[in-house]
Amino acid sequence: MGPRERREREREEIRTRILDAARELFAAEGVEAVTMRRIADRIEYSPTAIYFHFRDKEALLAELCDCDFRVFAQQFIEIAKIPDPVARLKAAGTAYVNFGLSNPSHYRVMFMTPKAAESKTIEKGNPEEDAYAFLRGIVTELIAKDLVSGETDPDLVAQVIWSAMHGVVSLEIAKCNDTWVDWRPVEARARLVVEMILRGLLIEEGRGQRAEGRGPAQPGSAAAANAPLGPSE
Amino acid sequence: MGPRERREREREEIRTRILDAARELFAAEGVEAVTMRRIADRIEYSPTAIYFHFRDKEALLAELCDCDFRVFAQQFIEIAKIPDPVARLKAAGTAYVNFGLSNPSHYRVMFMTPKAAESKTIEKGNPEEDAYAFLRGIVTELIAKDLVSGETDPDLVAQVIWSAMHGVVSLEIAKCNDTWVDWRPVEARARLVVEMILRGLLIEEGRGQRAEGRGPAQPGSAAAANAPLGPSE
DNA sequence: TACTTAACTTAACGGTGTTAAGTAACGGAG
DNA sequence: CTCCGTTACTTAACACCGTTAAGTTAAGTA
Repeated sequence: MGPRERREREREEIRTRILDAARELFAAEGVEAVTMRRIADRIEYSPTAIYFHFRDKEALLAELCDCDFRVFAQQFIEIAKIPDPVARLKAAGTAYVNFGLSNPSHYRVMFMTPKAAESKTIEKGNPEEDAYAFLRGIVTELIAKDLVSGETDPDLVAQVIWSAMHGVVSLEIAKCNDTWVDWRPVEARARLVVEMILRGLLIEEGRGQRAEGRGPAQPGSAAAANAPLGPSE
Repeated sequence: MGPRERREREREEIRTRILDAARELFAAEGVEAVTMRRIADRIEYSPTAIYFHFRDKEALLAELCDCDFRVFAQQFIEIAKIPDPVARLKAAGTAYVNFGLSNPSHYRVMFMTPKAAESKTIEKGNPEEDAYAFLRGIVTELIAKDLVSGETDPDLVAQVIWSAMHGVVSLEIAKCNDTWVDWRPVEARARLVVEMILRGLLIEEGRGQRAEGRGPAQPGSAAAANAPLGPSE
């Protein structure tokens, strides 16, 4: 390896140093605290140096979010092993909500603000990186196994499920300090939204005993699926 | 009436001129286009003049949103007349979604960004102004009439319903220009989310014929409730 | 007529993202 | 080794932002 590779490696190194600095500000003080100048301060560079490594601020933030969402999406590899698609869906939903609540800044720029340039680094359609593709896959399986009542369009169903989960997460992020509403714990809201959507979605069988997903897990439902909220281990 | 009232009236007049200018920019070019300087340009004042009428930019936007949300909430007076609580819930949901989609800028600052100072001009708890109170009222009635399966906490249920609707609206606002996902029409998503949530929420009766709310209105269900999307007349 | 005050304007401050121009160090070619 | 171009930066500046301080003008009051 000549100095050619070394340069490239150093370049990559400073790139991640910038991303790390941005992430710290991101996590500690929110998106609005992330300014080019403050990032530069942290790595002891001049603000303009960043532009040599990133086209502009938006690209920087997008890459940061992409990168972190990617490591989140690796959970899907484990979740994909859950045999029962319903349990798998619940696990994926729980993981998604957890990501949003533990990374509100990422979530805000990714899903709560317009623009959001198309990601280049995430492989679209690959269920191990593309969360939507993963969800859509589960829904497709549910439909194929005739578990879904009525709807046959996997995209429509996936988008509806996503919307519901997104509603819980984004409302929590935007309104967690709001005192207008007497908020119930976000875990309870998340749980009930999943429960309602699934009851509305799935073919009813063994209905009558309500509140499925609250008692002990039924056969065919992996334990992880009902975990209240927390890394799906 | 002496010049005392005239001054006050003139003051109110310029206040609404400012709000109108802000609203135009808001609607035409989005929140980020609304700057104090551009508002000032429109009304041919200096930027600092605005500060004589509004504490700061945030207060100005908050008042604008409050004001417009209030006129939206007047629809509740009509909707409240729908006797069947389920139909009333659907009508309220439709109206809410319509508001968000036709006023994305308002919606963004009200429900998609943190901070959002507590509103002073909307009477909290008054169902004719406070949309959450209106929703909560419907849910309370549903629970009282034993139409809800399982849950007994009106706040929790109201928040879950709100979350689901909010998810559809906010995802549409944030991602309407996204090409990653093969989006289904927002009307379809909104309709299905309502359908699923209600099926999950309500005591099942006459289940089996699925896709309730798609066919002609059942008895007890006001026509407005199933209107696809559009002013609930 | 003199004074007060409301309603503005101009100028400026400190901040932002971003660009232009300059500089120092390094790697390869003659 | 020298020359040269590219790479990786820095400093200075631009255009914008929200906001404040200070000055100006007109109207109302005593």
